[in-house]
Amino acid sequence: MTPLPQLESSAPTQLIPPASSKPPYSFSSLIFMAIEDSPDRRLPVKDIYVWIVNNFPYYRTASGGWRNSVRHNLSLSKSFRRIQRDKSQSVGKGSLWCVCPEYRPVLLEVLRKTHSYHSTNINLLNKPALLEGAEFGVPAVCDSMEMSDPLSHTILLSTPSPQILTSDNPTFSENPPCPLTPDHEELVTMESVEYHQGEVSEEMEKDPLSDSGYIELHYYQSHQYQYLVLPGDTELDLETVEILQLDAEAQEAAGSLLDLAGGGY
DNA sequence: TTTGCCATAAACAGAT
DNA sequence: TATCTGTTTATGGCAA
Repeated sequence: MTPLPQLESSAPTQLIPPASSKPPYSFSSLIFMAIEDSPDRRLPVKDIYVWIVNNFPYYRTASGGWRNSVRHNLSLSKSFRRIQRDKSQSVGKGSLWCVCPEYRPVLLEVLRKTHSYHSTNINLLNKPALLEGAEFGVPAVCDSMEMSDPLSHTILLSTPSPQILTSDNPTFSENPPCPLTPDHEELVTMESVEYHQGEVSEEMEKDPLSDSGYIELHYYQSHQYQYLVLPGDTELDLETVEILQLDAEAQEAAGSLLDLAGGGY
């Protein structure tokens, strides 16, 4: 997996806000970071509040209106999706919220732009991913992609099969599933990707995995989920891998931005 | 000037 | 009943 592209550090002057000033991030970005920083990548709204308060002290003293804005964003933004809690495990009010994978690249790009404009904190460039090496068990219901340690060459990601992403599934709210682009539809098919030798560069032919940072992909299905695994000699799909990389970048950005939060907003 | 995005406020209904 | 959660509408600021 390629390292997180460096957040720009070329700005000559640092624009680090004073402590407890309002963070430059939109509520969508804050919610995105909070959810990405959670173990299961899903949080109830109350925990999103807690995360924001813990990481951005500005909101400790801010009037309560920002909570309304958080809920407003969750409801209005297509980037977030509501999951009904398991009734048997339901504790507290409300649902769980997760990031729609379709919009992860967009959210990540917004984060990166905001970050590159407002900060050049060098620590952000070197911090390992928050979730690096984390093990993922049962995939998050709403996430079509889950990333484990890419070096482990075990399960890379999972995705609910298309039939799971329907309103018939009680796990999901009545909200329609995120629209899937053809790229994402590709993720949920069981077909292998055709590998055209002639279209591969020399470098890729030499060693498609070692130098490029790309990975090999395989699908298999177990129970409700389809999994993408890393056997040793399967096809390489660059479009899909690009999505995986964006997902990894999102996780790294969430972790990196925690450093920023620690810097004293 | 228009458009799009975002923040904020408010009202309301339903759930706990 | 009070509080929390989720949805919706309205408004204003800002930048492209």
